[in-house]
Amino acid sequence: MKWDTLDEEPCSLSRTVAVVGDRWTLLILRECFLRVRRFEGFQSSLQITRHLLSERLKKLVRFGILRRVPYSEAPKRYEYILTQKGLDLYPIIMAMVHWGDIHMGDERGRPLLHEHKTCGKLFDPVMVCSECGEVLHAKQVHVHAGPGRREAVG
Amino acid sequence: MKWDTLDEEPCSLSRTVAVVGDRWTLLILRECFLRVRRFEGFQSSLQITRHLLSERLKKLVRFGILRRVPYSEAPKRYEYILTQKGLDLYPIIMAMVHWGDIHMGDERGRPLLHEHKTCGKLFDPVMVCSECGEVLHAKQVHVHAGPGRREAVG
DNA sequence: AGGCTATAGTTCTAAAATAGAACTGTCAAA
DNA sequence: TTTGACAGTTCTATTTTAGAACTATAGCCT
Repeated sequence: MKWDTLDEEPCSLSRTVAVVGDRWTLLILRECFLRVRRFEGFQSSLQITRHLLSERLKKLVRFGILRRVPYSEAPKRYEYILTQKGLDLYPIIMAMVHWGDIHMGDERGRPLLHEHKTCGKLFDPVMVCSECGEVLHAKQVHVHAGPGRREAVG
Repeated sequence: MKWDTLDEEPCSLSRTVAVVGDRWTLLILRECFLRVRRFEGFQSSLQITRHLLSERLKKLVRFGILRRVPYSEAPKRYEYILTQKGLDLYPIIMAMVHWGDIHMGDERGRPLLHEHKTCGKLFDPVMVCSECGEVLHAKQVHVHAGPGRREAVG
């Protein structure tokens, strides 16, 4: 597979996978949403090799998920901040966290609880239809070819 | 990193990543939701090597995402069907598809359109709070340590 | 019977990615 | 002047993946 052009496939899943479809990238993004911003912060909390961390951060910057922002002039130091495009990955991360909570839990209970500041309650994320607001289930969805479809891929 | 025990980390994201956190697995799951069930079906639509496909399918069966069901006795042939645990991955896949639609699109438009059979309309998936029903944004969520938390990981 | 095709894999070697550790460079503080 | 913090880069060994060939079972055709 030509992973280097996966982001140009006529399939939105492939394009997303091209950006966030590996283990380290997803774990790095988790840290971003937990307010980690600096190289040493990612490295020490994830125990990722510095080489791979450097490479993954570059890739996330290249795709516009993170912005590399100077926070010190001498010596030059940078931190990595989520862009809007990066913030928009939140539903993906939360959907993964929720699935793990439900299906991969152990007797200890959940590692993290999430509070919705707006309503003040502990919550779970729920995916609904933008049109009718009902909870979405795979079996209630029918797929049509769209204008960007080019071949027999989704 | 010890990827072989990632599914036991005190972090729901890590546990999910242990199961679906690689490119081929996500693409295989896309095919599952598009009703592909058989080895040759996955292989020809994804152009994945037979070796890796075999390995990934075994892993998905081992984690209870797919069930290997005989559909022919002589010769013995099996197909791979999503379990409920597998069907519950739908929000993850849809969140990724939607992010790709919004942020990785090109001038051709979307590769696929999704129709909600329940209301009959083309829709986008939206993630809302289970308690108040409002749309969720990363900045409105506060994270607390839960009972299953063991160390400084999310 | 002998050969072709379909399906679902397994086995092999070469190429690519990752792990783990050491190294570089800048500057501040002791 | 030495130490430490930070943000990387470079190196080799190990692991994973790609790509192609091979195996096995059985139906169908002649």
